[in-house]
This record gives sequence, structure tokens and C-alpha cells, in this order.
Amino acid sequence: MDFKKARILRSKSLADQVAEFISGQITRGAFLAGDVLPSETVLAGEFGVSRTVIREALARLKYDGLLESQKRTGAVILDHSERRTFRLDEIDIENKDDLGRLYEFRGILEKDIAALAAERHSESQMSRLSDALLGMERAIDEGSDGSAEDLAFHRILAEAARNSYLADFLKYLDRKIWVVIHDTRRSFPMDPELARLVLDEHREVYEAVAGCDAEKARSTMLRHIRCSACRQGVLTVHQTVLKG
Amino acid sequence: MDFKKARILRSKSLADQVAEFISGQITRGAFLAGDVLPSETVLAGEFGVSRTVIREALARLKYDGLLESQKRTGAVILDHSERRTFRLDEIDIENKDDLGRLYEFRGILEKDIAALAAERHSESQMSRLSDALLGMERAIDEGSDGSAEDLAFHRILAEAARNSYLADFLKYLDRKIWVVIHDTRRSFPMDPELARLVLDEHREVYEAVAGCDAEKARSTMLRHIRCSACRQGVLTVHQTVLKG
DNA sequence: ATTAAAATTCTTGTCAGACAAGAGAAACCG
DNA sequence: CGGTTTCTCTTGTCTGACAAGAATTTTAAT
Repeated sequence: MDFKKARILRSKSLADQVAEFISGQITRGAFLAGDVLPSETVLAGEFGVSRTVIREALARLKYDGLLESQKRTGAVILDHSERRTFRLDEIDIENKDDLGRLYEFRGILEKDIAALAAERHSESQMSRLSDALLGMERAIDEGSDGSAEDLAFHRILAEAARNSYLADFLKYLDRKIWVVIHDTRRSFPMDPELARLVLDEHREVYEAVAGCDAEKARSTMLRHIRCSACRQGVLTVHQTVLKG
Repeated sequence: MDFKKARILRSKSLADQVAEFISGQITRGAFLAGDVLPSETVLAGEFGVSRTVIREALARLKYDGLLESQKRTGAVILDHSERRTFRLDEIDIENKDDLGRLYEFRGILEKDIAALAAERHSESQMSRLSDALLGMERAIDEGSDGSAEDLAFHRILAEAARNSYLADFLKYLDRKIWVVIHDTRRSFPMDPELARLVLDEHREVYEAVAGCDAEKARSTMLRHIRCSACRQGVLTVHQTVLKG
């Protein structure tokens, strides 16, 4: 692999660019698991940067589980199974298709989270859910849109599903979506009437969960997500997901 | 925040430890979005390490979207919505509960992926799925267990669902699970009879997808995942998920 | 006094050079 | 030929240095 080809542009930091280039090479399959990278000094020479920069770049790749470095040997490429991170980068918030796929993903997760929550919730979780609903109502009365309570509702529900992996991931996914929602609501504030409709959607989910009715929890949550997607102008969430 | 409390142990690299400590502080809420960290020089002093180490630690946190650094200002804490990575670290492969949660997660995703694939697949994707099945059969005849083809089947199916976020994430999740499966099969190779049963499970999914029957695709895939979990000795996948 | 311009001062980004520790490779010795 | 010692390479860490950029302060001008 000839690293000299990587002529570097000045915009991101050098370490950024080197990391991007090398990780690109690795994911593109230019190296196999077990291969070793040239030594830091050599890389520094080939990229025409200092060893400091190379080290910072490699540090990231190690952190991501792409590399592992041993003294005397150098940095060895790890197997894919060692990869430590999942990134939802380069999503184009403006792109309705991307947002649609994100909503589809969210729907798939949240409908089953609601179903699980219906069967696994504790009493204290239910009372916190109820509090979130009350808070949302109060917020709407006071003229706000209750986003904070909305988000809290979903977080508590995820907790009630008692699968930390699910909950953690939903949190990550939600962050991406909430940026958009927040943005939309800033430009086009919801009128109280609509806000009340949203509140009702949450109430339906709550009732289903409180009644330990997994199927109903699933379907009401799905409707809620679908409506939420519509409110964001996303129409592509597929029927299949919306049905089941 | 008093960084001096972070007395550092010699095992991981210093940068590792510093990064861990600071990121812990941040996720634990010791800093709010917009706060700025002390300058690298100051941090170096407080941690009792060189600036090099601090820089490498901060580089990772920046990469993860926890920080952003500006000249003259320093490193500012970013909002949670900026976080760029999801990690499924510290899963205890040995722990059947953790593995159960992972399987639960996988079931939730794959059943809907199968349903979507039933509605969105292209002809070429179906022929590749079919090839995977044939390959699996051949592999079993030759005495292997057909893991590679098994994995390929799931990957192609995910592609057929036409939601890249879903597919990418499933890939990530699967890696974690396949490490375990691979391990199990090395210790306790599947006998051909069982392998054929697994093959049949895949065939059922294939038929449903080929027939564009989303509901059937969902249920057959779910049964497959459930059986797979059982074969790994995981019994905790919850009824709710298994039903719908 | 108010505003615009210039000098100052931090902080990050990058570089260069240094050395210890560990691990493999090579040389040496029995 | 096998085992031990020495050598050498690479990473991990430290130090000191300087440019560039941005905020702050000072200075100058109206």
C-alpha cells in the first residue's frame, strides 16, 4: 500500500485526515486481519507529517477496535468481529429519505420496546411514565410543546423493557431524530391542538402498557411513530412496518 | 472538577486511562454542554502526565463527538445529540443473560428485516439468497456446518430490506453474536442432522420472502432466531418478542 | 467618549528529538 | 543442535519549541 498517494488537504486536522485515509483502506479491505501497518516513523515519512500526527490517528483506530499495537511488531489489523463502534454518521438531516429510514428503524425498535414494557414494567416505572404524561399536559397548558417530557416518556418506556442494549441504542438513535424534531418545532411551533393530539397518542401507549397488553402497546406505539414521522413530513415509512 | 483525584494505574496506556476518566466524567454529567475543559497543559499537570498523553486522550473523545476544540478557547463539551458512536462494549460473552438480551435485540431487528425484505427484494437478491441456501446444503454434505453461508444469508436478507441503517447495524450486532456461535460450534460441532434442521429454518424464511409474504417472513425468521438462541443455550428470549 | 485598529496573550495544532521498556531476531556459546 | 545473551526495532512517553487562530486588552483616532 502506497501511502504517498494520500495528498493531504488543509481543512480538517492532519490527524483526522490520516485516520480517515487509513481506516478507509482497512474497511475497503486493503489489509487483512493480522497484517501489520508500517511503523509510525515510516508512516510519518510517507504521509509527510510528524509522528505525533500519526500517533493521534492510530490512537483513534485502536479505540475503534480496528488496530491493536504491540511493541516491536507494530500495529496489527484486527478482525472485524473486534470492531467496537457503530456510527450513524453522515446522515443528511435534510434528506427526507434518510430521515424516513431512520424513522423506520425507530418504529421497528420502539414498537417492540413498548410490547416488552407492557410485560416487564415495574410499578415505579409506570408512575414515572404517568408523571411524564402529566408533565406534558402541564407543559402544553403553559404554551410549550412538551418535547422534554415526550423524550422522557420514551426513555422511561425503554427502561421498562428491561433490555439495556435496546435502551442504549434507542437513546443513540433518538438523539439523531430529535435534532430534526427540535429543529422543525422551532421553525413551526406546534399549535396546542396538535400538541394535545400528540399527548393522546402517548396516553394510548400508556394505557396499553399499564394494562399489560403487549399487542396493543405495540400497535399504539407504531401508530404514534408513524404519526410522528408524518408530522416531520416523512411519508416513506413502509406499510409492512406500520402494520406489524 | 478535580482531576487530581484520578490516580492512575499502570496497565492500559496512560491515554486510555485519561480518556476513560474524562469520558466517564462527561457521561456522568459532571460537565454540561458548552462547558470548556481545562487547557491541555493544565490537564497534563493535574493528571501528572505529559501533554502528549492528554492530546491522545482528547483526540478520541473528539472523534466520538464528545468534545470539539477551538483555538484559544479550548475543548468544549458537545451536546449529547452530537455523539457519534454507539458501542456494544463490555458484553460478557459468557454471561447467558447478556447473550439473551443480544438475541432479543437481534430477533426484534431480523423479524422486521425479513418482513421488509419480503416486500422489497429484487430478483438478483433472491437468487443470491437461493445461492446461499444451496451453498449451505453443499457445505453440510461436505461435513462442514455452513456458518459462512448462514451469515451470508442474513446479510443478503438485510440488504434486501433496503434500509442501510438497519443493515449496517445488524452487521455490527451480528458480529458480536457470531463470535459466540463460532465458539460454540468449535467446541461442539453440529451433527449433520441438526445442520439440516437449521438449513430448513432458512428455507422457510426464504420461501416466505420469495412469496412476498411479509407476515410469514416475520414469523419464520422469529422462529429461526429463537431456535438459534436455544441452540446457544439461551432460554430467556421473551415470549412477547417471540410472538410478534 | 465612542469606536476602530493594533498589540497581546492564550490555546490548540504540529514538529523534532529524546529515552525507557518490551518483544522479536540474531549472534554467540555450550 | 539447543539454549542463552545481546542487539535492534517499535511503541509509549516526555520535553521543548513554534505557527496559527481567536479572544482580550490596549492603543489610536474621530
